[in-house]
Amino acid sequence: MSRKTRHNEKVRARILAAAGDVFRAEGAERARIDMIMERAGLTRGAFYAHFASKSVLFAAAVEEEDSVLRLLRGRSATSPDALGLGLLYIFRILLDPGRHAGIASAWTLPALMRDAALGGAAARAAYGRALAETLAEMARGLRCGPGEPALAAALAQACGAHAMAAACSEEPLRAHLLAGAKAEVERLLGEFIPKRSRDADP
Amino acid sequence: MSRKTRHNEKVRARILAAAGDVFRAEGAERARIDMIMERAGLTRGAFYAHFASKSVLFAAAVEEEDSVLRLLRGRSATSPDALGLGLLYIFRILLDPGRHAGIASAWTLPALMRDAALGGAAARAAYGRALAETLAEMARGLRCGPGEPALAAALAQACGAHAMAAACSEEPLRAHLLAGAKAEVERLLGEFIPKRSRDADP
DNA sequence: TGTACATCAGTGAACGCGCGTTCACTGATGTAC
DNA sequence: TGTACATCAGTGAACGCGCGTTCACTGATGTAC
Repeated sequence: MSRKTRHNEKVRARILAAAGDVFRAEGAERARIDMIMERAGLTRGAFYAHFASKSVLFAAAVEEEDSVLRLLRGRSATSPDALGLGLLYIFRILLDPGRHAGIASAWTLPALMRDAALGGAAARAAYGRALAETLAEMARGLRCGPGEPALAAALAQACGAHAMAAACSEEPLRAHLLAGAKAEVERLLGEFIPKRSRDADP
Repeated sequence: MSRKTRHNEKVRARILAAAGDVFRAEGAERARIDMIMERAGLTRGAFYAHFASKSVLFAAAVEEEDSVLRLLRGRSATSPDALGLGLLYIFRILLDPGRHAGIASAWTLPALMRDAALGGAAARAAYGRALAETLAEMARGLRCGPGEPALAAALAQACGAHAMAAACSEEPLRAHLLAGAKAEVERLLGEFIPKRSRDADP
């Protein structure tokens, strides 16, 4: 029995991971259950043994830890001194024009903010928790309170520029947005990083 | 003949205005042609005499001047001295928590960035032009170049915070995002406003 | 001015497709004895 | 160990609904004579 349970948990996690990828890449409406299940290595019919409906899956996928949050958490493994620097480094990656497309299908906060807003109350609640979780992780790295206004501003700046850049076809505008956001994030978060180490790359 | 032409132009504009409202409120996928045509005072069938398809309508709606851009343009009527102040005032309105819901269905840039990103090349091109238009209008108000990084940063900050706030159900988080963005926008744009007038409300 | 005809914006029923959801069935795994 | 049965994850065909799109028709407006 517990072996079956473990198996089910694994399959559920696989569906959830696939759902995150497809939702971020296609949007909640265009993402098809077929696509998600195919990516999870299963067929359509098996879906409803694991989730009650597509909208329930969406809310779960919004709250699921994405690779950006995992990156932020992984940073805690580095030395305490380099914590803040690691954070800046991660944001530099997130706002790198060359990596924009890759990040777009991996970062939940900018990719799914609109779908969460249009989804049900459960989706918005899940988004709120995911957002709070990211702010808390940033605060941990910078040794400040999670309610620090600069954290929210830096995150909104990064997510806003990232999402707007995805909506522009013109390259100069895209790069302009990302460069502006990078400078702003560095300024906002830089205040929390000891001066002696600020100018070095980790 | 030209009377018919004029009539058609008016109807087309009515459909376009309705489309903007419905797209911003419901998102591109959930917005139904029926809803848009009903709001325009017509029935489904008449749509295809004015637009080739729903996606063509979407691209047109993205580029259509929304009430926020109209607000920015209207500001040009005030005295040159108060231009920058008027701009700050408009951003204060856009980021006012109490007006958040109303702004959400009136401001194209944050509402449709995701749908533009997922739409076709025409939609992204339209979004890019709409964005450039807004940056140009801000530059006109602040008497600086449209490529000034602070403009893009302020706009990304405002749109990002606005869109993220719409995705959260928890009130404190929502207000926190908007307040942080307001402070950032004031700091970013404030540099372009003569000191003597900075602390007064227009 | 009046009559016959042409044009064309708008209507609303119907089409067709796609996708979320259901369900009867399969076959592999686990359990009882 | 072997045999019979139970369980249940997964399959894939089918259902049903909703919506984008089409089209034959209507009726109001405009034009010709």
